[in-house]
Amino acid sequence: MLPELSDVECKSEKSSHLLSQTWDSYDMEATITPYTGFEVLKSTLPPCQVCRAPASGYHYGTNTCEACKVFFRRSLTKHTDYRCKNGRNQCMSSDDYIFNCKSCRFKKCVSEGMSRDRIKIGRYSRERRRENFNKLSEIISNKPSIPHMMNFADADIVTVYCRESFSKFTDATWGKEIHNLYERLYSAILETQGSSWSKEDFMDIVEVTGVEIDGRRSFAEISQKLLKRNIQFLYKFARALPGGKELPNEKFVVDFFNYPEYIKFAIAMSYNFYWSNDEFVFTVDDKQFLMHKNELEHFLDKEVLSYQMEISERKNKLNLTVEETMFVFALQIIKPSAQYPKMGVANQRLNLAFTRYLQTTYGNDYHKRLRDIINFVSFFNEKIYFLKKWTKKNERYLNYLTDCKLMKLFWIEKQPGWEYDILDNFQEIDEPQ
Amino acid sequence: MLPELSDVECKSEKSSHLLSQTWDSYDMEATITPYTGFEVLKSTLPPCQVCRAPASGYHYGTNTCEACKVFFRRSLTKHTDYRCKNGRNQCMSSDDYIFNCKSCRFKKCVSEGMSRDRIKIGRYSRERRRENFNKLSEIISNKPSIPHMMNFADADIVTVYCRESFSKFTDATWGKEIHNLYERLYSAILETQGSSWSKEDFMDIVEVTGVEIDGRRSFAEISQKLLKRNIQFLYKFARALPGGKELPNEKFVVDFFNYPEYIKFAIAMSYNFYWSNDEFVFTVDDKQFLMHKNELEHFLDKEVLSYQMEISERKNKLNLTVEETMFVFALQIIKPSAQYPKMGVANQRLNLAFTRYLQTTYGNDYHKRLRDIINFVSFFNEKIYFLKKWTKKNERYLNYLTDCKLMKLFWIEKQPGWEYDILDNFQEIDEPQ
DNA sequence: TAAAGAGGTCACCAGGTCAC
DNA sequence: GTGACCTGGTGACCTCTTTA
Ligand SMILES: [Zn+2]
Ligand SMILES: [Zn+2]
Ligand SMILES: [Zn+2]
Ligand SMILES: [Zn+2]
Repeated sequence: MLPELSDVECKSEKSSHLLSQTWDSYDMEATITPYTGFEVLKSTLPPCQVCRAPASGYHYGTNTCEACKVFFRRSLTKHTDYRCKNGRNQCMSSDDYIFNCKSCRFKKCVSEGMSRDRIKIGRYSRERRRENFNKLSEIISNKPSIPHMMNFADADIVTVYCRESFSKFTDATWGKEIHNLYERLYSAILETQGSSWSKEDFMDIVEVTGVEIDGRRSFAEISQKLLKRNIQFLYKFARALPGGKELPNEKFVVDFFNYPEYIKFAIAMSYNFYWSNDEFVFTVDDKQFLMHKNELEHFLDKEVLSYQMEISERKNKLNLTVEETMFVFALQIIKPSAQYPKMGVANQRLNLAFTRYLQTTYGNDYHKRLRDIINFVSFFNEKIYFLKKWTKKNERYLNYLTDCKLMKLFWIEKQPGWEYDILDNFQEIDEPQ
Repeated sequence: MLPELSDVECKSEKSSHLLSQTWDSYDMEATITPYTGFEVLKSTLPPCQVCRAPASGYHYGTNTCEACKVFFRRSLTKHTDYRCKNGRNQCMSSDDYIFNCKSCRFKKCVSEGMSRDRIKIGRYSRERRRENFNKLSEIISNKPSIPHMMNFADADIVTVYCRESFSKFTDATWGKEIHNLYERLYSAILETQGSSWSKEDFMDIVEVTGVEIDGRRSFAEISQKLLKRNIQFLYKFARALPGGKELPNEKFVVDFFNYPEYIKFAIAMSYNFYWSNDEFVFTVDDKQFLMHKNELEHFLDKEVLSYQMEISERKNKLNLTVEETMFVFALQIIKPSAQYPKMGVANQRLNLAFTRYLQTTYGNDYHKRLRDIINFVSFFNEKIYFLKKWTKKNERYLNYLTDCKLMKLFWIEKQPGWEYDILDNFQEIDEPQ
């Protein structure tokens, strides 16, 4: 079990954001003009520790903007009965530091150390001026400060821990997990070869004669067995994530299946597959399997194949690392929650770990990589969405191919009440074999 | 292996702009020559008799700070119509901030004997000097704080204070703390010499014959006794840190053990150990002990030894100072907390103190050093993580080596509910011997 | 003649005001 | 309710004067 960051705030200062928003508007030369009230721009101050706006000074023991200063004062003298808007108590941790939740803004003020007895007025001492200057130059030059670095150390451990845990999934030998996997896959594919029956033909023939004219059902069966085993592994990984034990069992299961896109994502990213001359090539463990486009087209149809091809092309172009896949998946599972504040902390740690991973891997260009990943994820989700629509449209066909209720839930758009279906059928995942 | 933080971190285009406009306008260097008044640290002065801030001198017949001095003057020349804010005339007695009630501040000034006719100008006479000295030593003997640092910057006070407190750990003579320590260590090592039984052999033999064939259990016992005593010292240090008394007891204990990595870190960094020709050399107090690689390999195994060697090599290469170890440890214990805002303030102070320490020790290049330190911390944590996995795997062996539950908690990955175990077993740490 | 404080200076902030 | 802008203190640093 990873040590917990209980009740701790990980603040990752988004310096790029900072630079663009905070300092552009400032006119350095203007600072030298003699003081006449409010014109003096305190450009030698670090930004508002509460909202990241340019600070107007040191108020109640913290560098804050005029707005946060007066907000804090009014909070002290009048309103203390704030309640968080969305109940998560995390409204301030977003990138933009814009508050629409008074409760969280006030909490942030307090946690930054604002308080009546920390008031400091009068001229700055040399010491304080130097502190400000140091802080500022750390931010401006993007040099790592100590709090950053301490968080980095934690982030590294999170990465090591998750990577180790995730490797049980990525390094699994599926042939050992599933009896006769290769043989069954191979023979199922063999049985599909040369078949040119469409979905409709297939269903009609089964309906009328009771005979399955090719191997598509065997193929669906064995591949779904594999898929299910994969989900089992991912579920275990998810549970072992920091924060993964905060939720009660049932809630966690429901959350886990709430976004099956990401399960599909993690699985899809962990297998090798590509198209080569109208031949779909995929690898399980170290075995390669081939399926021809023609058969797949009859097996499924052109629409699905085009999704498949696009995904496969973009996937191979982007070439996600194991860690990237892992973090994208983990961040989808471990999300801030109103009821379970530790989930929020865990989410921040994972976030930071991911950022740190990207930073160390891609250097200062990591934003670009992150953008590419995000684009790809949303592209992938879009395709999965269409795939779901397609499956829904072909629900009858799906029923011919599998009896497993969980798989149907997994592949078809969720209907109201799906949570109960999942829970009813979950033991298949929870208790393997 | 983890990727390490690279040196390429400065990227902002704005930096030149801002950085070039250092606060030269305030001219640090220039002030020092013509004027001696403020640079001289008045370390022989008792604190301000009105507000307890560092005094700047003897003003109007009393040792006061600059602020109280000028407040008194202005009160004389202008405002005498102060009225106590809450009518109780006791506002200065509490820790309330002094701006709250001018009336009480002025009354305090008067009651401390401030007056125009008590003005003393010019060089100190011998009596006045002695007077100050006596007052000071009285304060020192009453309070364990460091009043002679009163006029230093807060960062320095924090550093000196922590250093003094930490030295109780680093300068401890363990031979005095633990009865017959050296003898027991020495004889335990002697008993392991020449033994080539593996972990499994050892367990089997104990199991079957009840005989412990070598000294490994004695060695484990005495070294864990030492370890526990070290933890006791570190716990006391942690409690004495600024902010260390903010948390309720139980929460603090749990937080303290939440990151046993950092406890191990602090301890490991405070001992001398290295490898020399397949000989593991470690020092306790001023005594050297040797263990041969072969025996250690049987005692533990190759995996653990390789961690040990890597750690020892990098540790000795980096050569952390006592202060660095101390701050890394302290910053892990004293962390910002939304629930306890004073922890956040304490964390800021420690940060500042650490920054300041690095700056004065390594100059403007201190970021490089900081980066090295954090990379090492990450590396160390990673190894500890693997060590924990190893211990978990060899839990049965550990059970043969120690009965102490706390030690087991300390060495094995934490399981859910560990907090209760820690609390149940903590009195061993809290009440030594 | 160097050390030390009184008084001056002006950067600095809490709280108030007012237009939105 | 918010936040830009004043007003009336405040206090760090300086200059000038006094004194051991
Ligand atoms: Zn703000
Ligand atoms: Zn909120
Ligand atoms: Zn004072
Ligand atoms: Zn009063």
